[in-house]
Formats: sequence, structure tokens, C-alpha cells
Amino acid sequence: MKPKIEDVARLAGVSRTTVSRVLNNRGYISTETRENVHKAMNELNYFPNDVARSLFNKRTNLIGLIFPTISNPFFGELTFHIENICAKLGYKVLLCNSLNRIDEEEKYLEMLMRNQVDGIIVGTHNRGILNYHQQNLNVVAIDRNLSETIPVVSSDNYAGGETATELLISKGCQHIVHINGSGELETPAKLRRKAYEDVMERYGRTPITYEILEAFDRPSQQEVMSKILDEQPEVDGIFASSDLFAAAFMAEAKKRGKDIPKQIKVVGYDGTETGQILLPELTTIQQPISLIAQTAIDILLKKIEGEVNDLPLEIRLPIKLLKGETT
Amino acid sequence: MKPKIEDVARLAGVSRTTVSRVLNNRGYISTETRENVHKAMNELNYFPNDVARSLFNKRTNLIGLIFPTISNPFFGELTFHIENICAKLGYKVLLCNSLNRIDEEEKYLEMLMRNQVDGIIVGTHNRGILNYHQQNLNVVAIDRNLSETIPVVSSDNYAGGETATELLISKGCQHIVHINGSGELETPAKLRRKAYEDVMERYGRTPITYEILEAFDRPSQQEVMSKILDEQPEVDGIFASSDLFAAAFMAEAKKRGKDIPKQIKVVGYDGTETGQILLPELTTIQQPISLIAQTAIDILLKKIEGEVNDLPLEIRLPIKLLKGETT
DNA sequence: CTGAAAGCGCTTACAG
DNA sequence: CTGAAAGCGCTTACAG
Repeated sequence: MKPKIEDVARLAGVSRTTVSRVLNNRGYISTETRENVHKAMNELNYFPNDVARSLFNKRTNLIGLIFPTISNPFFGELTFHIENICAKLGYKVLLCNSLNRIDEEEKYLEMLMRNQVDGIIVGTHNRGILNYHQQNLNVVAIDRNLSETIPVVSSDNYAGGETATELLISKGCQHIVHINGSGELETPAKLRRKAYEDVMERYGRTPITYEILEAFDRPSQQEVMSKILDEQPEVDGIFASSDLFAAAFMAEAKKRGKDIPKQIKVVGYDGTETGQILLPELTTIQQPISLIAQTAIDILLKKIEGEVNDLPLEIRLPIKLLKGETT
Repeated sequence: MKPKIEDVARLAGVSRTTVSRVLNNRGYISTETRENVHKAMNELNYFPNDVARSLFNKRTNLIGLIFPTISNPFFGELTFHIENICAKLGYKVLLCNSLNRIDEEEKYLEMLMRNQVDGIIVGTHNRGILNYHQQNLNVVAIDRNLSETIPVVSSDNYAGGETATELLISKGCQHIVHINGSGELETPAKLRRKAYEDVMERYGRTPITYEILEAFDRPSQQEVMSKILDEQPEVDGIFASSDLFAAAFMAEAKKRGKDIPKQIKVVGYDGTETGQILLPELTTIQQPISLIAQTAIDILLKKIEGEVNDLPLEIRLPIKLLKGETT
């Protein structure tokens, strides 16, 4: 069996209390005892049991992550950065992919609570659920408005939408269509759409938005792209609210012999590392992914440490236009 | 404070034992008591503390994942599937991105042990480390030979390399170059290279392989691609051991005005969902990612359940050629 | 500088 | 069908 503190104590000829103290570097301990204890720990190849520690400390150093799917490069890279930063700070990451299904999110949330996570970072919607349990739960949202009291970290979606739309207009596009996710989700990403609409109206254009309801289902995605090309034969500009949408549209357009950027110009959103490698020619609005991760963790840790004062409720981080060959 | 079992017991007018029993559905309990207990739990919004449970049960239902980086779509999608399957089976996933740094892996491994994970799925190398602690650790590797006793699940890398190389030859390529990761890693992916070399020799060609040492550093990646084009001016076929490598090469080739596939044909490896969306024109060898995830978990769970008999030590899952426009 | 005792929230033999 | 007691592996006041 795994050695426990008692085994170490016996071998070192001291009490469990003493072993615990050298383990935690707490209280005074003679150098000799300390050395003996360390020797015993090495000999037994002892590792403390963090489950037992957590039970006593009421602290797990566990952060729960609930995202729609880590398969999506944006969430994949976000999760990567979050995990990396957490690891440096001594936190561990429990991963959940809800696929935006409400019932799954509820289950995951309960699971995380049972596991006594110190905090949760959420990238899915479902306003209701969290409120209920919110009691002593430390939560930070990324790009999702969960409730009035939960801080939200996101890229400056409005500026992103504005930049994208203005770029297309400045390039001479006359018939610009926007592709967005489901309008039912209460997300700041709605601001991308709002900005698009505002800019369009400012220029006297009629905004046209297509929604992709099943963002993670490729066939239904293609269907929408195909529909756009059918219904908007004059389309010469696309602002897609994700690079994956942009790519899906481009594939469909190419199938129909459309030349990008000559006939249709395309701007995406996200600007992930993976996107940059696989589709470097795409013009896109880049989100500061690692900064989003860092910011979310900063706020979450403050909440965990009980610094509840003047925590910002909404943080918008700057986006960056990456000019490619699709515009 | 969070309610505990004692609070429920008091409210329901029974003992903690009884509450625990209805919680775990163990032993006989009168319907009446059961209902009372449930009522009390609802009233208090009680959730059992899994940390305490784990301590007693010596079972955490936690699976540790150590991968180089979840940013890479292959590992991202693999992790997604693993997490999904685990969730259905009542397991939770603790995520670690080692970036292939040995010291990080060692730290992560210790962290996972301290947290009493029931098992670990590893997608990084570093043979030595695991052996040492291997004692009561349940480990399954994905695409990495960690030691003689740790089962390895991977795609049929040899068949993949063979298929890719033969395709390029059948398309008339005369000067085929292979791009692989670091040759220092003890991975079954070496078989992709071996297959390439075998096929080349079978056809009387000289195999030429370039290695990318820093797989996660874009500039150094581009450097190698540039070097290939400099040193192999006659190259007309590329077999890259990942889609990201393939894309990086294609970008560099396009910069130099090379036409793909007319002047150079390219075959990648992985065939991730993300890759299919962002770079659908790439011909590639698709790994059965969700099957790899399922298989790894099957084996891991058997190990966890103590079924040590006749566990396969090496499983090769079938690959699939996805024909695109780059060949 | 060190140890005995109590307790973190749960579960499970053992009695009744 | 139900409860009192012991224990999972650790930590921390409290004594000495």
C-alpha cells in the first residue's frame, strides 16, 4: 500500500504531528528531526495524500472549467492557457465539455460542487442554473453573461464587429452578410452582431444576419452557408463571428466557383494559433486569448481569496485585426 | 456553511448512517425514512462532499491526462472525446499540458499521484519517469512507448506512412520529402517515418526526412520548411507527419510561388475535425480519434478494476485516407 | 522543539 | 430496518 504519514513517523521515530510540520514547513523543528523525516520520506517514496489534506483544509486548489467544447480551437487554446497559468500557481484543472447542453451543464456544475472546487470558469450560457447554487461558489465567466453578479471577461466584441464591418465597407463591399451563432445565447458575442448592424446602418445599408444554431454540427453549418449563397446572390462581403464559420463559408463559396477575395471578401473572428497555421490567408479579428485566460484567473483568485471588493463585473480586452488575403 | 450529512440527519430525525445509506442506496430502508431524508436533503440543498467520500473509498473517480498541449487540434479533440466518455462513465478529468518538458511531466505526475487519481492517460514520452512510481499506478499511453508494461494505443502509423507515401508515388512524385517531429521521442509515430523509408526504398528512391525539433514553436517550424525548399529544390512531394506541419509547409511553398498540387503534392497526418474545416483541401491520413479515446479508456478502466489479465500491450487502430486537392 | 487528541465529512462493519 | 463507533490520511490548536 501507499505509505502514509504514520509510516513516515514510525520510520523517522517521531510523531505524525512532526512529520506534518516538516511537510508544511510550519512551527519550529530541529534540523536533525527535519533531516530524519526527509530521509524517511525518501526511503518510503512518500507523497502526501491531497484528498485528506483537502478534507481538512476545505481547500482543494481545484478549478473547474465548463466550456462548450475544447475541440473548438478558441476554447482549446483558452483552456491550454488557463491550465498553464493555474499550474504555475499551484491550481489544478478539472475539465468539462458541456456542448452547450443545459442538462449537461447542470450535471457538471453539481459534480464540480461535490468535488469542492475552489472556483469555476464558465464559457457557456444558461443564466438560471448558476444563480441557484451561487451561494459560496466562486465563478468567472468568459464571453458569457451569466448573471448580474458574475464577472465577465471577453474580447472587445463591439470593437471587433466594428473593425470587421468597416474593413469590408472600406474594401468596397456592397452586400455584406453577417454569420453568427445562435441568437438565443446571452453572450457578449451578440455585440459583434450589434456592431455590425450599427455600422451597416451608419452607412445606410441593410444588415442581414444568418444564425448557426448547431455550431458544432458540420452538416447543418454547411446548410446555412449554402442558404446564404442561394438567398443572397449578390453577397460580396462576409463577416463571420468565428474563423470556423468563415472557413465553412469559404469552402461552400469555392464549391460554387466564387473567387475570394475578388468576388467575396471574408473576415473571421478568433484568430487562434491553429487558425493562423491552417488558414493563414484569412483576415480575422484576433482575440487576446492568453490575456483573457490570465484576466479570468486573476479575478477568480481574488474571489477565492475573499477579496470581494471592487471586483470589476465586465472586462473587455482589446482585439487586433489580422489582415490576410481574404479581404 | 455548506450543509453536511449531519445537518440532513438532524433535520430528518435519523442518524448519519441512515442518511449515508439512502445516499448510496445500500441496505434496507423504509420508504418513509427514505422520503424524509430526501425531503431534508432538498430543503438544505445538500450535496455530498466527494472529497470526504474519496478519502474513505480510496477511489476518486479521477482520471489524469498528460498531453503535450491541448492547443494542438489532435490532442484537443482527443481530450474532448476522452472527457466526454469519462463523464458518461462517472469519471472526471484532470488536465495537464506538459509541452513535452520533462520536468513539467514529473511535476504533473507527482501532482496526479497526490490527488489519488484512479488512472492516467499519457500522450507524452519520457520513458524513465513513469517506471519509477509505477507501483500502483494505472497508466495507458497514447501513441507513445513509455515502457514495456504500459499499454499503447495508437493509429496504425505504419499503414498511414505507407498509404501516404504510396499515394505520392502513384501520383508521379519523383522527389518526396518527409517531415517528422523530433526523432528523439520514443513514439510509434516513428513508424510513419519507417514506413515512408521502406516504401521509398522499395521503389529505389532515397528517403529524406527533416525533423522539427520544436513542434510548438512556429518560427522554428517555418525555418525548417524554408530549409527544405532551399535544400531540396526538386521536391515535388511532401509527406508531413501532422496536418499542422503540412499547412506550415504549404504556406512557405506558396510564398515562393509554388503551385500545390501541380508542382508539389502534399499529404498530411491526423485529419482532425478542425483541420477538415479550416483546411479541407488537404489530403491527409485520418486517425480515428474518438476510437483511440474509447480504446484507451476501455483498457484503463480494466486496469483500474483490477483486470490485469491478457490486457493488450499494443493496439493499432485503422487509419483512413482522406483525399483532398493537394495531391 | 515535540506529541496526544480532536476533527475535516463521509462510509461501513457490527450490533441490535 | 436503524444507530453508535471506528476510521479514511491528514492538520492544527493545545499542552508540555
